[in-house]
Amino acid sequence: MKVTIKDIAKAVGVNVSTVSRALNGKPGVSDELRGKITQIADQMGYSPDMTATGLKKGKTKIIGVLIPDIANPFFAQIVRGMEKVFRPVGYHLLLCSTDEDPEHEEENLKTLLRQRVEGILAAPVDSGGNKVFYTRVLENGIPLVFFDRIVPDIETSYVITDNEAGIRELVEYLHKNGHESLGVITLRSRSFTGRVRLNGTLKVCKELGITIKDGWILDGKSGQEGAYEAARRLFSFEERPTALLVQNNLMMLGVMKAMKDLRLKVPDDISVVCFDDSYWNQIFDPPITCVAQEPEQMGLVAATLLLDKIMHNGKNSKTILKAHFIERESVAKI
Amino acid sequence: MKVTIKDIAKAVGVNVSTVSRALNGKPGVSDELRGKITQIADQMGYSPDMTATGLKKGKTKIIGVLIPDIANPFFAQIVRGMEKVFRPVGYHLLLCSTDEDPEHEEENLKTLLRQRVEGILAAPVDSGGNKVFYTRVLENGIPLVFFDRIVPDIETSYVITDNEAGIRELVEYLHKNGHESLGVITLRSRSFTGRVRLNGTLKVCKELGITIKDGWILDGKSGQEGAYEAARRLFSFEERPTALLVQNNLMMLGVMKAMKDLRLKVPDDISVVCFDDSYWNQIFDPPITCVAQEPEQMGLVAATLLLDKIMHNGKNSKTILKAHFIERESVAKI
DNA sequence: CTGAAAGCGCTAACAC
DNA sequence: GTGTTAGCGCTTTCAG
Repeated sequence: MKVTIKDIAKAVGVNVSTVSRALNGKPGVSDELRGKITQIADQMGYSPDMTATGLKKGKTKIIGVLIPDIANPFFAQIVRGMEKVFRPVGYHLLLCSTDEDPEHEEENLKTLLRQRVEGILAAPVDSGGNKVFYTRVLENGIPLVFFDRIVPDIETSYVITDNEAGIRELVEYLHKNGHESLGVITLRSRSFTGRVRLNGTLKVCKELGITIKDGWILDGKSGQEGAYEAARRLFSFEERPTALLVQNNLMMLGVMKAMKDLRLKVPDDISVVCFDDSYWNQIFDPPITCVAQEPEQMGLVAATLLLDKIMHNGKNSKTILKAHFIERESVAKI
Repeated sequence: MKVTIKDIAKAVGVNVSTVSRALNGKPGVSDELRGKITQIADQMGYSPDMTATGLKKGKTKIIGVLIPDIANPFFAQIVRGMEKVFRPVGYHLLLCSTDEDPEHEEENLKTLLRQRVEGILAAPVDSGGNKVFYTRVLENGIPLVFFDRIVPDIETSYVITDNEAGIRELVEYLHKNGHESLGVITLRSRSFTGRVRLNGTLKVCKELGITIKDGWILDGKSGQEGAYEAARRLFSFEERPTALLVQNNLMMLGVMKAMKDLRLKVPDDISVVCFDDSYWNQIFDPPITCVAQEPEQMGLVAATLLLDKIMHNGKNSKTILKAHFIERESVAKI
């Protein structure tokens, strides 16, 4: 059924090694023979077996990508960026979703190793949790690049956004507009980005004298539903902050939904800012002021870093992307 | 560096075949020996080489997925559905974006064959264009399942949405609300879904006596930017329809943007309905009436169909998913 | 310029 | 129960 170089060799009447050389553009085959071989290979519908080539050369041409959830546009866009750098060089992406579950993460990491991927791009689930496995990846000599999040103490390349600076812009902007109290819808507390963004918020608020009451920090669980619940809870309090900081794109959807259901208006009833831009932020009514990461760019950079490691054994490199502040109309001047 | 069963065999003092049997849970190894072997394998950090196993058994445990654009939430959600069925059975997804470009599609298809994927899930770029290559896939005995779109004349399993019925619900709903003129923002004209949805629209409108002037059918090019341009053009006409049918989720964003820029209000200035639901439709102001596909479900079904083919050599099966009508507030009663 | 042969890591008869 | 051996499809010395 499947045609191999052996079949071609037989058909042409030469040795397999000659076929291999001819098909791979290696020197040492007469042009005439090469032509004949490629032609026959073509008409026999030959398709080289990468698993065999991979086994022989130790190169699979495949890259493992570990992300929390491909359905999150933020990560989907990152992946697209990665594809843009890897496709042109003949690499393909093996996709694994962790669902923010350390067990899935571990399992996926293992399979990626077994699949002998040439490199791994990962947005780790928790900081620290699977340190052992990432270490193992590195020990196995598999180039590893983190994106969006990192695992402390794992010495490898990464590209993350400057979360602190982004948060600072947001909070300072609120402060400039006269806000002195703030509510926060947070990411999963154990997540790297979650901690960084929350700590950043707390720090800047303290600096500027902005009040965050205890009850005003609500766990949005990184997703739409969680944020919906959190927002409803916040809005049920008698005493409310004048502004709300939503810590990612997906949660913004939940917050908007909650406000819609409660017939609250932005920014009249409360001002809202968001970390992350997304398809929808600019089309909401009113459009949401936010700091935008550039997911595609992040994917591009991460992929480039990894490729550099694979091809030229590149040194570790830490990239911090800036988050861009985008002023829109969701904040009231007080 | 890398530890193989050979190394383990040497370490334990047995033959490689024994190690293989022990590690794979095959019968014919004493419990004692098996325990010792697994233990040593573990502490040596052994990780089986799937490329070798794959070569030997002709099973790579990887599935090729061909989609237009992973950054489109619709497709991203489909992929997530696919993962849900394949991860539990130990398969992984190799992701390829076609960017709606037949050349990319062809190239990707070729690499997938070379990678010896065990099956392919594809949303083909154009109907008919790469018929030859999909035929080749089938000839190579690779199970193939189409989703979202099909290539006519290729005899294989597929799962698509009942586009016609969805369109019909939308148009009939408009008609019931008194609308007698309609504008359409269309998908790329060459696309399968594009043609089906447009023809469906035309047909139902004819039946119901709804007017669609020539200029009112505008090419939104399947994306946000194209739809933005198209919508602006439509709104620049002196004579405008009372309702607008937007043929997919992404284009809805462009249309909303255009209306925002022109300060037009839905449904006062024009009524809007959309094919596809998405994160944003229900949060727009007003929320958009639409027919919703269920992308994750589609991915689930497609994956299940493929898995059935792979595991039990399942017969071809054609699934048509219903699009669910969701009434919201974007249509005025006239 | 071309052929012969070894071997990548693993599995599966087939022996003993 | 365990060892021997022959490949899976390909690349790559080493000979000629």
